[in-house]
Amino acid sequence: MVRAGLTTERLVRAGAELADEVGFDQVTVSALARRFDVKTASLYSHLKSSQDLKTRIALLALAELADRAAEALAGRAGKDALVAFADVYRDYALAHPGRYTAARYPLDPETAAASAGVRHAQLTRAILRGYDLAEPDQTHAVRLLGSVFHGYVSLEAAGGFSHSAPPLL
Amino acid sequence: MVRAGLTTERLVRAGAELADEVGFDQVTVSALARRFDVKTASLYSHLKSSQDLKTRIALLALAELADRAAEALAGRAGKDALVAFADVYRDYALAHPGRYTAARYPLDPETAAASAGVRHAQLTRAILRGYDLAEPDQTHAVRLLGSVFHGYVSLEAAGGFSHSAPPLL
DNA sequence: GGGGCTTCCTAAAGCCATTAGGCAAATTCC
DNA sequence: GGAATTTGCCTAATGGCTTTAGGAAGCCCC
Repeated sequence: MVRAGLTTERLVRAGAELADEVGFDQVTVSALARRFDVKTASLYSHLKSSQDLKTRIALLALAELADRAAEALAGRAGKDALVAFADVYRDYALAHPGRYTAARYPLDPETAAASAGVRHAQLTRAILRGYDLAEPDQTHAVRLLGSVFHGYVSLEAAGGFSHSAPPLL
Repeated sequence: MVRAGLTTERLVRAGAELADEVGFDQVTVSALARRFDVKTASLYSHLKSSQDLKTRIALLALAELADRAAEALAGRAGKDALVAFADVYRDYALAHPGRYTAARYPLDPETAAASAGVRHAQLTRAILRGYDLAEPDQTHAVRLLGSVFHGYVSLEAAGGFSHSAPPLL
């Protein structure tokens, strides 16, 4: 019997691809096992649970997103930075809908604190530095930006603004 | 054997309550049946499927939200209307997290077109009327508002801005 | 080439969704 | 008031996903 060569790493990566293909909520341990031509139970040596899988995909997506955002922000400031930042989110959400959805998967506090989500907040603050906002306005601005970006991107993703889903529109 | 007196109406209402209690994605035909002390299969005379149930809960939530928004908007204009509108969403999301999540459940185009989602769009446009925006700016504004409200509300709901989940923050 | 660790498998139990078909209660009609 | 009919809920059964436990075969190193 030939071994499939499973690792947590490969499973998570494949899970992310699967999410982009069939949607994050369709990502299942069974489906992933099928993709590797392996029995479902075999994945449990590499993953604690279905939730564990989803969490790991979420962390992967957050990290990828933070990487891209950081790169896009390099050398930019002010409005330029803001636009570049927005474009990164938008492009990522369109190119990787499953991963983007995964990035919003609820994490427990400790996991979130150790995730790339923290970098996102830092990046957002970095952009706002150019706008000379004092606290608590800065915090408000960070949240507002998060709201706008996520809101816009998710509305766009959920039907291309075609009235398919959005309650607010 | 005493009958439980199930109707689609009652099931959907109970489903909405269940959603608020345990989360929309935990709403299941089985759980609902348990709540009525009835066998799971019995619900299938009143519901086409699990998806059907979720869709109906979504429609209920959309209608409730639209009702509240319409009421809040009566007699208000401009910034006043805007704030009232935002408060309705915010309050609803906090008081009925499951329903609010349900309101964002993806609907197929025909269902969406026949839903209260349309009223939401109309209400938003009504608010903007006070701002004297011409098309296409008005459409952009409608979308932006939707983005901001939803983004803010979902971020707040997903952890009370406590860094628990939001990737954008 | 034989331990020993690792990887994958078989087996099994539990929960959810869904369909088909049956019996009993409610309703309707004479 | 009782017979006929409709309707409501049940039993039974299938199939999928998750998860645990324990077994066997592959791989590495001495």
